[in-house]
Amino acid sequence: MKEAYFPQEIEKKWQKKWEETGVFKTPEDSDKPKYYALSMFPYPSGKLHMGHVRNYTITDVIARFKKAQGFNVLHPMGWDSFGLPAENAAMKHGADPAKWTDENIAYMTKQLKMLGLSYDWDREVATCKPEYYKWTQWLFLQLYKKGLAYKKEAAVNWCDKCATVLANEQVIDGKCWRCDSVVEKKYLSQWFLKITDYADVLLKDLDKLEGWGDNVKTMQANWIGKSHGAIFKFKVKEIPDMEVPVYTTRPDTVHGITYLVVAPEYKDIEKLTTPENKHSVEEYRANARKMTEIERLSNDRVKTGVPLGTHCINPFNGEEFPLWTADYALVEYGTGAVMAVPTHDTRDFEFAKKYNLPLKVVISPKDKTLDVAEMTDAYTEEGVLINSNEFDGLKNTDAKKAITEKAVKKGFGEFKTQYRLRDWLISRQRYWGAPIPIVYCDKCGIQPVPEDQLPVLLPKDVDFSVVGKSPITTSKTFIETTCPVCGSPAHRETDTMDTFICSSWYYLRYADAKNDKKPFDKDLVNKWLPVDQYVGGIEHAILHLLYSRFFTKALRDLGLLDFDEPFKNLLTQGMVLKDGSKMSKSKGNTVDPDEIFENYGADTARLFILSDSPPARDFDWSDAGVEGCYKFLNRVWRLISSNADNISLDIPEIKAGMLKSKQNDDLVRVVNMAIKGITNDISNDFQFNTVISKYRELTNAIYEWRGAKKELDEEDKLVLSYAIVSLIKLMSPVAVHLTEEAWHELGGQGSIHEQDWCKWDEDLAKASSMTLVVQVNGKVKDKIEVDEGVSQDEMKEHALNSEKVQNAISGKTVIKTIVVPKKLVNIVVK
RNA sequence: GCCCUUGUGGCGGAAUCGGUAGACGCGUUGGACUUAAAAUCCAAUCGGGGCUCAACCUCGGUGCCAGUUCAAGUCUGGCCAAGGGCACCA
Repeated sequence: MKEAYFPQEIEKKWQKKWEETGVFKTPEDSDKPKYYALSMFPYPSGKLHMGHVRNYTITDVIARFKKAQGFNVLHPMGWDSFGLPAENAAMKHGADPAKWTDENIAYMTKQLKMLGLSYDWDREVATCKPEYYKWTQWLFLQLYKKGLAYKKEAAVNWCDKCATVLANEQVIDGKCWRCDSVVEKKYLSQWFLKITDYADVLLKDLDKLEGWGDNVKTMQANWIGKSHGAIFKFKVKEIPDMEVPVYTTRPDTVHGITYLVVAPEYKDIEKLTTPENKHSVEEYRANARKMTEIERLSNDRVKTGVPLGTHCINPFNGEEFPLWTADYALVEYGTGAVMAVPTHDTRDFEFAKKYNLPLKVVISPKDKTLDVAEMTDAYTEEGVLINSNEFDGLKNTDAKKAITEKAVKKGFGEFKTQYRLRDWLISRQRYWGAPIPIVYCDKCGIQPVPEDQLPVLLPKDVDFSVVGKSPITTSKTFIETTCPVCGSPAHRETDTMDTFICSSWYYLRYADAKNDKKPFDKDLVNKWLPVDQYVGGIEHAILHLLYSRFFTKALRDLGLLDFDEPFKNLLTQGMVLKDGSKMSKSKGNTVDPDEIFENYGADTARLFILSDSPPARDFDWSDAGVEGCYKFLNRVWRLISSNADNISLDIPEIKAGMLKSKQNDDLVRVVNMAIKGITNDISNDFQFNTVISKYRELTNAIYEWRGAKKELDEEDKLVLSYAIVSLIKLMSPVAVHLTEEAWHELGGQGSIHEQDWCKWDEDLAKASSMTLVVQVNGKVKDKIEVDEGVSQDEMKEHALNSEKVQNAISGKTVIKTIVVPKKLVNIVVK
């Protein structure tokens, strides 16, 4: 074995060898239990960044650990390869997005292989390939046939820079998630998926996801935004037969309504406006239209509105109140109209104060009476109803139900559960995506492309230089087609699908990646799924993870699979930082993985990225830290190479009491404790940082042991072999190349990555002596080495015999003595 | 405003059940080896106080304030701060 550690040399050698021997392929005919480890697949942007390195290393170590523990592990990789950057590159350089994408995939594949990741490359998928998107289109058609995909005209989010619409989930603070430009509202006819049909079950099933963090689950719950309330219908005084329904979560305050607000885009607003108010209402609406979402939603904006001139009648008490329009009412939520109770709602209060609308108290707090003239804020807490006729005296929490029941009985209201979640807008006016397989015929209307005509291929005769519209619309060969029903000339849908559709089912395809008859075989998917461990960034907490859950449930309802949640356990890894802030090109604080591979090797990169922080926390990259890990691997290497002559892989079982030397006994104990600790640390929440500190402790212990020995006898050699081989095996999921090289240099057969995980023996991990901690009044006074098996009485005796303890308790009365077996004695004195 | 997460040395972070706070590493300081450097190895490293120095002794210390307990980083209540999510959602 060479004296010096040359990572670049051994890493290349083993990567080649592993590819040749196919160690990381996942057999289908195994009788071992299955384990599916998955990283969120990357967008092929060009090069790996450190976030990728962290993500894939974490999953890789998990996969290797599970494999060593006897699982048949599925650990695949693929490419989320549709999307705008490829198209933008195409526009800029006049290149084909497919070519740009393929080149990036090739480069990044090379990098992934350099990292030594244990993927089964036979199962690789790329969402932009026809053999994949054929099935994306097929799945769309199944959803369409089930009524879960539909087209409608709606106010949608439009990003002018990307020249396409966006889903609600892709608008962050009123800006485009990709390019950060301000999003506008446009009225367009677009394709949607009916995710709202699943709102309730998506919320409810979050409870089943015990292996998900609370942060992600609450983010999803908030996004779905379920609320309970009532719909009340109000007759319009000036217009017979006309009603304005409102949704409220506070039916208990219904007797306190003093006005009603409809959104500027409310469908019946023109009818509800009197001729005298027409002008001001029109002006207000025009203004609202011009405003961007950001301006409109801004928090510190003063509320504005104008009266419509008409009035509604409160069916509970006959009171009349005016109708207004104000942009704090949202057309897309509830009914688009709000009953306003200024005394008990902060927004209504602010608005009423500004426009001098009346206030009426209907909920009274327990300890005081509210005086309208003195109120500076709405009272939104609990209380007892007043000014509410027969409901006076009821607790407001009880009144919600009672009042709604009255409305139901009298026919002017109903109970209502409302969700914040909107349907998923999936059309994109872009080229580089899966074409929506729909044809428009003048005679037959909207027609799905027959399944045997899939895939609808992306055209090649496309002009990427067009501005303001999708490049795909420049292809005549694509647009012009015939109607699948009547055969007359027709045109194709030019919108492509949101790339999040493609990524909503890729994890299913890995189970049966090469199937050309269907998206996947039901039995294979049922066998491998759900994913046992999913690892990825927190930025997908809502988007990808919610969509995938929806897809899984919808596909189950279509009978394509038998489970209802795709990801059993979810690990959201923290960001990789440099100097305390996120790595970014604009800040110039990026670290190129290629440079790290070249200077230190992949094993150092893998070790370091796992070493300093637990996976879920942010990780601060430091050059000194990399250096430290590289030094450690060198230290491990020297330990092995300098002792190679004395190490044999033929290690007889070591049993408690078998060894003559106490030093050897101690080292064996350290090894067993390391095996136990490392195994537990990986099993509990993948605490790789403490795993690595235990590698170091074990290495230090072996060095220390070796330093104390001059000549090695047979027993010493056995113990040394046991310690070093255990270290190599324990380190094999992380330092994948170094340990493989060492394994072979020591005469090992096959691959270290096919060896069973180390087992520990409780008897060997047990120390013959223990440190007895003695406290007086809870403060540590002494530590005494005692035999491991001492009785509680003996512990007490040892404690009282201590000189330090005697000093501390002299002149005082012992009240009681607490003995914690195998740990400590606490003497309480006064 | 509501919700989630996190607060421990100079830094990253350890500490199954409440039971030795600061494992392991980074950094720093000192030393060994060397003509020298690199590499490597050894030692020290929470703060205050006592002792001529050291060994040692002693007090305080896990965001803050209370509480429960023989014993609290860990449990309970109330605050504070940072990060993230949602947000005129009626």
